Amino acid sequence: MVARIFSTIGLSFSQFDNCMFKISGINLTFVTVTQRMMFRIDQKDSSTSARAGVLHTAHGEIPTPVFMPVGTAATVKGVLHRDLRTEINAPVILANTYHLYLRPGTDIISRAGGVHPFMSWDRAVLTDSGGYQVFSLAANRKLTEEGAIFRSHIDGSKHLFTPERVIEIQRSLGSDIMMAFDECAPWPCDHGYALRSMELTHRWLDRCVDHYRKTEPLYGYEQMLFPIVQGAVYSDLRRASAEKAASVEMAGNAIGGLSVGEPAEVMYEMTEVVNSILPEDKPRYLMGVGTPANILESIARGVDMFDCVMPSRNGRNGMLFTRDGIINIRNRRWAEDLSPVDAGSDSEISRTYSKAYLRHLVISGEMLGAQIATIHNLAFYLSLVREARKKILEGTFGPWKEETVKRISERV
RNA sequence: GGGGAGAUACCAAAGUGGCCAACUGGGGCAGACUGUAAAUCUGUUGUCUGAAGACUUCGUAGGUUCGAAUCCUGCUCUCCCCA
Repeated sequence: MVARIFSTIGLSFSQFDNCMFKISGINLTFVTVTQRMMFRIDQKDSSTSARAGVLHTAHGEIPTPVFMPVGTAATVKGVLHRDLRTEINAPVILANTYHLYLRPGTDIISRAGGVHPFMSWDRAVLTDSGGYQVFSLAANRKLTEEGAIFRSHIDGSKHLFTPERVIEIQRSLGSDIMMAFDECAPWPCDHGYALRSMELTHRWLDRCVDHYRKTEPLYGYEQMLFPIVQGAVYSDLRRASAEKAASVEMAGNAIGGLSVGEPAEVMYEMTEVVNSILPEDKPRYLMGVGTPANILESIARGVDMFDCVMPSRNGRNGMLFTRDGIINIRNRRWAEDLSPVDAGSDSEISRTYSKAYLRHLVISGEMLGAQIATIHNLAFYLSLVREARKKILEGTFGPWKEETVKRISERV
């Protein structure tokens, strides 16, 4: 309703955005309406379910599909922000609630004015809720209805994460997109466990949304909250969970609990099931995915946002993703290859250093090797999704995807 | 010149009669990694073979023994101390 009034008085999208900052939080109805306006779809692909859109945040526009580099501890390991902006050109990065809460703690980040000024990053930040740590630190936590009791992996101290607490921490961090607190169920996991886990996640979601609505942003700009669909590899649960996520009417939705070991085909199938239910006019974020091929296949199934440690972590470990396939730069065959890491890259760093040099650095354990490999991989990922966006806009995404997936998946 | 110690696989280094094709570390080669407890972890590293197995190895030449990297003798070389 409010949106209609604005459009009749001729406000453009960007003016609307500016308006929002001044008066955000005054009226809950208003916030709900603005959330709807945060995502704009420019083009839907005809042969697949792919979409090209733009997600508006307080820290800039995010053209989608997008890949978000993972910067768990408020740093994309080994990469200067300058290179994130130029070489990689990432409009948004991830940070992690659990990790930042433990160290350096929310006090200092609040005093800095949130995670953006704290880390000197003026583009968007999405914070994961710690739900993944419920999964990855399973040996160090205990789940209850109330929340998750963690033992810190740093000093062993005990901490209780509840949905309310996780929202509060993310308010302190000031991320543009906050994630609901969930349990990421392991794989394999039986239907009974998956059901109970999903129901717990849903109850936690209600508490997250409730607390989200009851609290205000601390730094004068709007923060979104994305619910997370769970349900393991069971279609009935996935459907129920997607319906639950859609019902809370947040600005975007996430699909969690995939790429935890199940076959890629199962992941695609679950993504399709979920996306057939999640609202079309909001961004869909497939958490933790994945390989370049996973990403293109999921874009084809209607996913808009991705994150994964693969380009960064695997890069540090010598795996390079290129338009001609995947290479292990440590392998002997690159020892005398003086050609650039990627001659056709958008990134100057990928065009500059040779494979032989990068191999030498990585094998020698030189930190510059990890840096170059990470920057190269992230530049490749970002350039891949930018190209996907372009193909969607041009209407040639389907065939391009088929051909590209084959090429980039190959082991060279 | 005198005295002493030593020589083991690519490097370093353990092993001092059979459980040794030889511990361990490094290096080499390969693999893993999907909302980061990861600049981490795993495998492999004499030759042939898919494997079972076979063959050749512990400075070198002999010897003792059913059996030697391990014991004995000669030789070659290296290091340390004293003059």
